[in-house]
Amino acid sequence: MTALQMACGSCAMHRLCHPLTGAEGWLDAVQARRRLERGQKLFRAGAPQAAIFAVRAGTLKVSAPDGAGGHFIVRFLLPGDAAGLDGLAGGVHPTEAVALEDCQVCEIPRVRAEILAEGIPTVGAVLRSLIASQLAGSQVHSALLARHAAGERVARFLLDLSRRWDERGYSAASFRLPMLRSEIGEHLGLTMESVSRVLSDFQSRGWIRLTRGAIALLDLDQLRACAAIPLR
Amino acid sequence: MTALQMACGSCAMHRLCHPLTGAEGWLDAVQARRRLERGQKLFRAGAPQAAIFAVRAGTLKVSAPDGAGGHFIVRFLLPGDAAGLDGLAGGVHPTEAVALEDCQVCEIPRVRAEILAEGIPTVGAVLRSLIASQLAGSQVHSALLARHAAGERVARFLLDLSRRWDERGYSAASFRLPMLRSEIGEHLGLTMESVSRVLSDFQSRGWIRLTRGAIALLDLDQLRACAAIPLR
DNA sequence: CCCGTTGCATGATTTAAATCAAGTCCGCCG
DNA sequence: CGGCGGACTTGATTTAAATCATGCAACGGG
Repeated sequence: MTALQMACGSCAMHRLCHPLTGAEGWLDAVQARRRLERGQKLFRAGAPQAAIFAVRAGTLKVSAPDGAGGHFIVRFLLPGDAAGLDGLAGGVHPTEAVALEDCQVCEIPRVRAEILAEGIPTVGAVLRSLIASQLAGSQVHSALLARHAAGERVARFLLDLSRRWDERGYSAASFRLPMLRSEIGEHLGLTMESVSRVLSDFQSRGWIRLTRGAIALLDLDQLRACAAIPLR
Repeated sequence: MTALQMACGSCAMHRLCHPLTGAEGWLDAVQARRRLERGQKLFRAGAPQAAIFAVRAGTLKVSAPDGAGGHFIVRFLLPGDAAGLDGLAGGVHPTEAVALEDCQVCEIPRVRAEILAEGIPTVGAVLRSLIASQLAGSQVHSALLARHAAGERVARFLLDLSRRWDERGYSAASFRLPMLRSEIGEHLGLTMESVSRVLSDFQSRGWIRLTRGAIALLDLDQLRACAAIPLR
């Protein structure tokens, strides 16, 4: 396991796995810790939803197939992120999750989560909060796709990653980009070429520095200014 | 009240208001039925989330302000739809809801919903399911915005409304369009002009018939074919 | 170590939709 | 009834991003 590992304390599901402070009996909410190799699927679109997941180490992409071989990438997962919650409506995963690198993932069977939610009110509240949080995030992303230019989309994407790494205690200014340019494009509604052009432009302005598989944000203020300016 | 009214039986929140079949005691989950005039706000973006809502009659738009006077319209609400769930993460509404016409809306205070969820397991499950359903829907909408052309967006929008009216027992082929062209555009990431051109084009092909404030879908198959074809 | 593949960058051209600009239709109110 | 304003349509032009095309650089397997 070379990927950064997340402490349970800063995991999105922490209050779900450990609902009763100090009570060790609930640690077994997590039935298994799965290891995934790069490219392996954590769950498949259309498959019955057997569990919800928390990323312990590594990064993944969550994507929705468009029925014609293409994929829209709904979000990227960092350590501590929850996954598979969008299947809680119909019992079937509408999306799939694929490891961008070697990963370690905690798995809470759906049934176990439901039993916990019935027994412990805070668990139900945490679950609702997690799903609602992803809903709010998805709505913001829709707004980004509907109304904002390429430069702004890329700037917000970088700042979003920066903030999330920061929240996890890692550098907000310098992090790996484990996804391909084409995958950034599939997330932002742009082509690979457009993503590449915008990144090159940012670099030529001195706002970022690109190295293989990683990025340094050199001027957060300029990026924020770029990201904040609406189209009209 | 001129707008069509929804029977509680086909409301998204039915199993939340009436969790125990035959037990009348839970009917008071709904604390109030509010009336809204066209243009009135049901809740405001940034306001503390005091309640969740179910539309009983009329239609509304749910929109996210973009910080520069513009709005992205997240979804339109029909009778029986739930609203305000995206505030369950942070306790603050990230979006606002505005009546497109005179409306009647059921209101369940947040605290009451939480008490019910604690007391009755199915209520918690219904709540999770409602939020997860909106999450899945929002993700699909993101994919639409990211990857699909104007004609396809409009076709899907019309078919989505058609399906939803159908589910409610009304005509799938003919319904009112209470929102402005510009509002359809704000929902689909298009300008008013583009929406108008696409609708005119559909009409000239004989796929739809537009009348003031309403639409008839004349060729669902052609619309479906248009909506299903991905960009690549 | 070389070569083929894969990911990325960048230039030229095309295109879909935005923008700019009239003009029409209708409901409303004086 | 008649003029006004808001909603919508339609046309001309511009523009941002897609598409098409090419080249480069790093990596990995033989």
